[in-house]
This record gives sequence, C-alpha cells and structure tokens, in this order.
Amino acid sequence: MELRHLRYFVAIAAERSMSRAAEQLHLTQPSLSRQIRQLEHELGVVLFERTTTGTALTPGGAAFYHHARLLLRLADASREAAHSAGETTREVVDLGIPPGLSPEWVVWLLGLLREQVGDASVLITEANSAEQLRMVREGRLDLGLVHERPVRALNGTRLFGQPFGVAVRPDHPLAERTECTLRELHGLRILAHGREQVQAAHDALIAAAHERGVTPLWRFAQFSEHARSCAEATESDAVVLTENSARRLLPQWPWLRLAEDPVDLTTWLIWQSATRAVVTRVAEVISGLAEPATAP
Amino acid sequence: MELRHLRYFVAIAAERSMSRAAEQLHLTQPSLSRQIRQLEHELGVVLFERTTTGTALTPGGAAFYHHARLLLRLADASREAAHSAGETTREVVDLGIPPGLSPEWVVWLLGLLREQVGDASVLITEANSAEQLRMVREGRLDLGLVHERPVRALNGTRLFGQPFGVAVRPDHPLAERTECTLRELHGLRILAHGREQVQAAHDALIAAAHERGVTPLWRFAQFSEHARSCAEATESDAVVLTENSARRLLPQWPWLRLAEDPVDLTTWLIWQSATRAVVTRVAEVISGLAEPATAP
DNA sequence: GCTCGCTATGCTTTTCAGGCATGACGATGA
DNA sequence: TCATCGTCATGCCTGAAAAGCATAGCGAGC
Repeated sequence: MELRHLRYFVAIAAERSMSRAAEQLHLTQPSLSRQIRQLEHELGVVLFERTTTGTALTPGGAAFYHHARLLLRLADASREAAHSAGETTREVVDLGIPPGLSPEWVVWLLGLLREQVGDASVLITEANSAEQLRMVREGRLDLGLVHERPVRALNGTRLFGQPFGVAVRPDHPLAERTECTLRELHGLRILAHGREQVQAAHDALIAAAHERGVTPLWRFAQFSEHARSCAEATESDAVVLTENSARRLLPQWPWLRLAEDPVDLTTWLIWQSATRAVVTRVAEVISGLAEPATAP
Repeated sequence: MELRHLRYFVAIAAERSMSRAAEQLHLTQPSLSRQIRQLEHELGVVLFERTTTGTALTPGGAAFYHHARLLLRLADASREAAHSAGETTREVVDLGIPPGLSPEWVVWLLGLLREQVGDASVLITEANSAEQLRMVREGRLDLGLVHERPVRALNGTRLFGQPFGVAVRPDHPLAERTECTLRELHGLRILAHGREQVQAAHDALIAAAHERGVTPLWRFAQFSEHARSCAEATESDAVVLTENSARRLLPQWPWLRLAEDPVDLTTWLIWQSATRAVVTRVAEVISGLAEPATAP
C-alpha cells in the first residue's frame, strides 16, 4: 500500500466515478481501475461496488475512506512540519501564465511543482505574452508561459500546440459536424479573442481569413470566463476558441476543429539564460510536460 | 512522497545508519540512499546529517520523524479498519516452517504475505520435513517449507539452497581460513544437527564424510537457539552449520565454507495439488522468493 | 433494439526502484 | 603517516510495474 493508492481511492470515493476521478488525477481510467483492484487485493477487502452508472463505497470502503483522508491530511502536515522545523529557505520562483489557462490545470501544475521541487514556492502572475516577455527580460519574472516564440537571448522551449476551433450554438446548422473550414465561416457573426489576449494567434487568424477572402462579421472581446454571456450579448453564431484551455468555457456548445489549421496556439516556456538553480529545476519539470513532437 | 519513503526514513532514523537500515529492509544501501535523497528533494528539507560514522537526524528530520511514525501506524490502522468493517472472510492458510529458520526472516515473510495477500491469515507451524510432508498430505497443513524434494503427488518448487559450512572456535587453527575440506575435519570434535532436525542433510553429510574416509568425532544434538551452549558443553572444536539460517547462532565464531559442497541444504515449498485459491496465491508469493537458478 | 456511459481486460510503452560495481571521505589504529 | 575499514554517494544496467491505448462487456435509459 502506497500513498498513491490512497490518493486514487479518495478521489474515486469523492467523485463516485472512476472515469471522472481518472480525469481529475490526470491519468487514464484503466490505470486507475487496476490500481484500485491492487489495493483491494492487498487489503483483502472490496472497497467499491461497481455499477454501470458509477462506483459506490462498500461498508468496508467507507470505513477505509475516513482513515485514508486522515492519512493524506497527515501526510501534508508532515511536509509542513519538516519545513517549519528545518530552517529551510524556500526560494520564491515567479512564474507568469497566460490568461485563459484552465484554473484546474494551474492548480494541478502547482501541486506537481510542490511535489517535485519542494524547496520552491511558486508565485503565479497572470499576464499576456508581450508583458511576460518584458517582465522576464527585466528580471521581474523567473519563468513565463507565453504564446510567442521567444527571441533576444531568452531561453525557451516549446510545450504544446493547441489547434484553433470554433464553438457554435447547439442549434446551428454546423453543429452536427466535427470540422469546418474557414471558408464556411464567411458571413457568420463570429466572436473571437481581442488582440490584447493572444496577439500572435489573433493576427494569424485574421491574416488566414483575409488570405482566403473570407470576411466573417468579426466581433472581438476580452472574454475569458464569460464566453457564454459575451456570445449571447453579441448574438454570435460561433465563437473561435483554442482546444483544451477554452472549450470548457462553452461546455454546451459543439466544438469544430478548423480543418486548415490556420492557427496553432503554441505555448512556450521562457526564462533568462542566467538564472538560479531552483528556477532551472522548476523549468525542467515544466519542460517535462511538453507533448512529444508531432510526427512530420 | 510515498509510504515507502516513510518506511525507509523511519528505519534509518531508528538504526542511525543507512547500511544497517538497508539490511533490515532487505535492500541495498545505494537504493536506500537514493530514495532518501529523493524524499529530501521533494520536501525541500535535509532530513539527515551524513557523517562518516553514520546518519543523524537534522532538526527538520526529527520533526518529520514523529509525523512519519504516526503515519505508518495510521496506515496499519486503516487496513484493520477496512477489515473489521468489511465482513471479509479472511481465509486461514496454514504454513509449516522448518526449525532453524531465522526469526527475522519469518517475521519479514509474514509481513510480505500480509502486504501481498491481504485476505489470508497465515498461521505458522514449526515442524521438521518428515512431519510437514505427512501433515500436508493429510491436509493438516496447506503449505510446507521442507528440506526434501517432494514426492507422491505433492506439488513442490525449489526455493533456495544453502551450502553447509563449519563454524570453528575463534582460537582454532582453522579460524583464519574461509574454506576447508571435509578431510581437514578428520579427528576433530564436531557438533552437528541431529538426524531428526534435517534428516536428508544429516544423512548426506554423514555419507559424504564416510565416503572420503573421514571420521570426525561426531556429536549430534538438537541445538537450534543454543548452539553456543551445546558446543561448549560438548567441548567441540567446530560446529556444522548451514549458511544463512544458522550462522547467526554463533556470531563470534568464524565460518568456513565446505569446499567440496558435499551437502547443499535445499529448501522446497510444497502443497497439495487440489487446494484453495488463496493458498495458491500465497504459494505464488513465496515461490517468487526463489533465487535464480545457479549457472551450470 | 439502439446508443451511451461506465468499468474491465489485453497489449505495449515508459518510468523508476533496485542491484552491482565503484568512488570519495573521514575515523581508527598500527 | 599511512593503511584499513566502515560510511554514504554515483554511474550504469536490469527488471518490475505503472501508465497509456485500444477494445470488450454490460446495464440504464431512450
């Protein structure tokens, strides 16, 4: 039995579903399923009642649940105890993040960093790419997550690219499709991010549309958490969004991939060449999250 | 951070030495060293002060120690809680062990089994090989650890072989050596196990000596935990022992391997062909402890 | 009966704990 | 002062197991 098992077990018990818990834990459902079986086998107790609609605690599981939660809380407390007793100087690392990242992901990232680089206190600053680039250059940020390829003596590594897509009203004719072309957006009322939010992507999107002679009725806004309200206020047919980070903003709206991939919102990690060791370690952990390079 | 790290950490803190703790945990010192480094790195706190004579807790480590012990105790309690709440029928598995196995090893084995086959309660019965064979055949034991190759429709798997050796008085002429031959024992007063204890090995040893025309002054006794007393009571020059399980009986006496390997005390795991599933699972875990076959 | 959402299983890939060999370093004793 | 010993650390390799991917099975609800 390892703490891993307890973390998984508690997540499932809380979510009452393996699939959802797996998502939350950032792993796949089969993996989770097997870990729990292993735990059950080791304990000699069936912890969950698996139904087709979800997963419920057995009496034994319920008893175990309280202990498990206590254990995890205590584990956190131990970390704290070690810290406060040891006169460790936790170094502060300032990390910039672009607006529009999902809060869950940020929370998860902070957890990961606390796990892997215990002696770093990571401070988050939200700013767009241009601001972050400036701040990193001026030494006001240690690390930045930006959507522009870094230049001018800044170190940078590509993390992942998110293809643009379009979210359309559920009753829209395009709603049945999974892909569409820029051309098909001609004449539609389109809500897209303002230039200030993700400058590079904004410019590329406008350019790609222009190049194809497509002229949607653009409306630009600084929507982030209020995409739905913006869309309804402006009576848009569709909203241009990027994949992972923004689809959740309109969970009810079908999402269509832009077939031509005119824009790929790439996220980079940037930092100054000369930096502290702890910053390098944090940078390494974040770099480890990069998706494998797409096959040519 | 995993429970593994805590177990390791606590062991080291208790032993005040990584090497000794590693031995106790049945793993190597480098492994342990790295795990602790990893834990320290993750916590961001140096837990131990490494000196050339051992390992001492830092203030941070001391604070962490109390929490860690509490955590491990709580982890055990969780298992119990799950058991008593779940109406699990813990099946009893009766396991026979030969006299002379080190108590530490038996404790370790029971811990391993509890970890890996949680729904089994393993009951230990100490008996010599002949008795165990009979008991397994009669169904009074589920599994047996014996020193004879099983016959007559019993399943069996070889676990490990222990070469015989001789422990000699510290002031004996042979004491500087690391090996000796049977021939060199000629005329010495030798204390060996009685035939009842490990029949097969006893017979083979006597036969091997006879075959080589060697006639030591044999004295046979049922010594186990009192080898020292027996040896002194009988004024022996040397005592015949097997490697791991029995060397500890005379920690101060130098131990010489028998060069000809006339006898190799092999331990087998035996069980009836038709048995319960839980017994099979326990058998599998124990079989997993078998040493890799020695190269030809 | 069909689809949908949930969990389980078979397989492959990848990660990492562990082992072995060896190095560095201080303590101890000749 | 130097050799020896016992301590912990490091490099390299292997093997176990965790995680991923694809897919099957299965009950609920339409």
